[in-house]
Amino acid sequence: MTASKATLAAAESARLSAARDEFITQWGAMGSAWGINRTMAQIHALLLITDRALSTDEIMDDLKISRGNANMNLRDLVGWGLIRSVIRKGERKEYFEAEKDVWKVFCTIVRERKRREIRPAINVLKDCIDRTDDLTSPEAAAFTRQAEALCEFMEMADGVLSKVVRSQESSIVPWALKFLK
Amino acid sequence: MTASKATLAAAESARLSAARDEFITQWGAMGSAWGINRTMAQIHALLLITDRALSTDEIMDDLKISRGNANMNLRDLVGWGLIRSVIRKGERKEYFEAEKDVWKVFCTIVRERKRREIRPAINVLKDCIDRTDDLTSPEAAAFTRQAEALCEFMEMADGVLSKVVRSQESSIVPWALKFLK
DNA sequence: TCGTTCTTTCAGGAAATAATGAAAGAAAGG
DNA sequence: CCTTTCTTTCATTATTTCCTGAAAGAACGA
Repeated sequence: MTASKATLAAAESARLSAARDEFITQWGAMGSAWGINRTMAQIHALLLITDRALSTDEIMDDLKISRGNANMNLRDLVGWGLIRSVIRKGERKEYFEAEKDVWKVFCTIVRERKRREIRPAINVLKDCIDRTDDLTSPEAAAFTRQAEALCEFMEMADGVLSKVVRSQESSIVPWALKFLK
Repeated sequence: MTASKATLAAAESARLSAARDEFITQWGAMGSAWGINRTMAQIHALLLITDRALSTDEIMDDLKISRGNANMNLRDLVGWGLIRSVIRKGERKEYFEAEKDVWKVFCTIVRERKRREIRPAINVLKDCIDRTDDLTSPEAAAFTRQAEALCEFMEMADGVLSKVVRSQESSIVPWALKFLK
């Protein structure tokens, strides 16, 4: 029954590929919805579900993308801290593997988005407030009040996220989560 | 000193405009970073910092955008529940005003993104898991394990966010926040 | 019913964003 | 050094996304 065994294995492998492709495609789409470029999200997805490090060429093959595209997005992912490069001794090629721990992945993304987007936004708000808080017209007052409310909210959110992200060390977050989940 | 009073008022008004423009521009940029189209974010910003309802034409003028663009994004914002239309009696024109309470705005955005993006993503993950959890190869196992971890995490996050968003009624969230902020 | 005012739609065009591939650049071994 | 192998860059091209403006559609009052 070697033949039927092989057939079975092929069918299983096809099902796995299909599910992996689905996952990668959808993860890419989700990336776009959150302002992350599709390819970067797809590479991340691929590495997330592969239990070994992959070379640039393997990634290019799998996702059918060009070398330049692969290289650029791999660099970005390394910059985000979501993947790391692995050098195997005796080989010149660079391999990449993703952090697999979902909680760590989450914390990394939060930390980066805080740094890249939330902090700068808070600074813009503060700047706007500085430039208008001595104005006396009602419209100016309305503007300043709203900017202050937003600013306070974002600082609060930033603080909460900092705590969450630092929670490996503390035990507060898991504990607070018990009441929230 | 009427002239210098007028000059002063003009200068103040210019400063206000500049700050408002800065705010709108940056809010738009921030929108893009989070996968929301720039114009939609800008209209939202404009309505957030204006303490009266604006007509489509006023918005077009202020942001220098076309009628079609304004109309489409206003509809989307209404769909998100971030703004509402106001009909003044005796007038045929439609006016729009934004929800100003920052916490409510946050809850609305969270609720919508949960519904539009998080829930569907969870469903995709479940589907992938269903399609592979009987496969026996090591790669299949690795895939399924990782998908399950992601799925569990997202369900947890979804649950936490639901609690947070429903917190107007409960007092758990403000209380939990005390420990997180 | 008609004219007016306002809203919606959508095909086509414009702008922004991302991808390609070829060439240049490193790194390492011989 | 020189060759080979791999990586990076970047001008060009492609794709996606967004916007415009004109035309069609409603709503309403007269």
